[in-house]
Amino acid sequence: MTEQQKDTEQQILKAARKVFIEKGLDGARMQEIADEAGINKALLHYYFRSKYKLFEMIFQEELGKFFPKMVTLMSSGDISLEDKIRAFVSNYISIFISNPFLPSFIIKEVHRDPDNLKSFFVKSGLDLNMIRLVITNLAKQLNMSFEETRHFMINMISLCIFPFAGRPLIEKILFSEDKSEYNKFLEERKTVVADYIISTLKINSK
Amino acid sequence: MTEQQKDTEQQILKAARKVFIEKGLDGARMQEIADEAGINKALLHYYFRSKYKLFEMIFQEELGKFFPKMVTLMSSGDISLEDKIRAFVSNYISIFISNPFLPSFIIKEVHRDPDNLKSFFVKSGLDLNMIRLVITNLAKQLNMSFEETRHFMINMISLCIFPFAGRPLIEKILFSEDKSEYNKFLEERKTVVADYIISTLKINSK
DNA sequence: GTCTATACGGTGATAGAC
DNA sequence: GTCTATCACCGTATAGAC
Repeated sequence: MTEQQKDTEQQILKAARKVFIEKGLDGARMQEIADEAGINKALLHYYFRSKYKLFEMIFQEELGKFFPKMVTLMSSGDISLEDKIRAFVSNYISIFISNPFLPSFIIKEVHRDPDNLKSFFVKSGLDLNMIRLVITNLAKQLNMSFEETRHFMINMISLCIFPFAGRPLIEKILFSEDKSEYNKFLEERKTVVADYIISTLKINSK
Repeated sequence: MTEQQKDTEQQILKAARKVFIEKGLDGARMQEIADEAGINKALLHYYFRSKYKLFEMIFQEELGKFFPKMVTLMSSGDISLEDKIRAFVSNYISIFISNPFLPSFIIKEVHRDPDNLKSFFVKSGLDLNMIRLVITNLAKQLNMSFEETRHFMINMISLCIFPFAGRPLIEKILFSEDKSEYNKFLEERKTVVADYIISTLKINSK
């Protein structure tokens, strides 16, 4: 592959990423992606046979970013549970601060075609058995049932993701016009959410 | 308006609701709505001039369902805060159990066109000043700042909504194939989330 | 009010020149 | 590898008969 090929391909992927994430599969237009990449529509089809094939690339990529690295984070044994939670929440929120539209994009596309999901999991390197093992181990550590621990994990993830997924609503209802106020709020949540989660554990352990 | 007119109009709205909520504005097809309503495309335009006008009706309606009735719930003074929280969470989750795709629909459409949101708020009867007043009052009661109370409210809402918005993902990763398992999980959350929220308050009040 | 037929623009995809 | 031109189709919207 020549330098130029690689360049154009990357240029297309970058443009497609931007447009697909903002508009979704249904709302995106090949023309807009071409414009964004500074090329013409025909070239898109030359590199990626179809709109859907191009979309698949992007979706696969973004799904990989979306999955929390909980397996690595929650299973390393040399730090305290409290520190694990703080690290998890902080890192996860950081990913969304860098990719603000990732949550809404994933939610949108996952609802558009729920049946095809599992094939994407495999390619994303998501190991379902490993995840369940992590939860089982966490359950022992917390002296909770598997089901309770599952609620616990989903609570933590909900608190990280929803402020991004629902941003347009929340921001217009509860914040001022100044965008930086919401960004500050999101930054705060790295500690707020962790504190929140940890406080519920302290209650339970009493 | 005759009985028949009313009937057809309602039939169209019902069909449009189903299709738009599932597919979104971009993914929905007028033909599919017509089929669902048992009529033809032309009649859709006879009743509602355009696809977008029909969509607006549905979006407006659904946005109204989506807004938590927190103003009424959180401001009535004759029950304890703990009971208010339990009632809020339980009612809010019940709405989503009855309308499982409401969260993903709202998130999708709100990201598609964030700028137009405020005009919909007014028509939904959403009173921004009243909401802020409720939070201010709650802040006093909890001995917290406005900003902390805002986090608190958003936490509570996140925990209610995300399991619906992210259902296809969560279900495939952490649950069995049996759909009823997830429904049971959602039902459980009426108490789990309330307990969770209330437990953090007890910590803070010590 | 409801239908069939059709206009009209847009969109993904391809052919073919360079 | 990249472009222009064009195709074939689909989707919204309208015209006109009943």
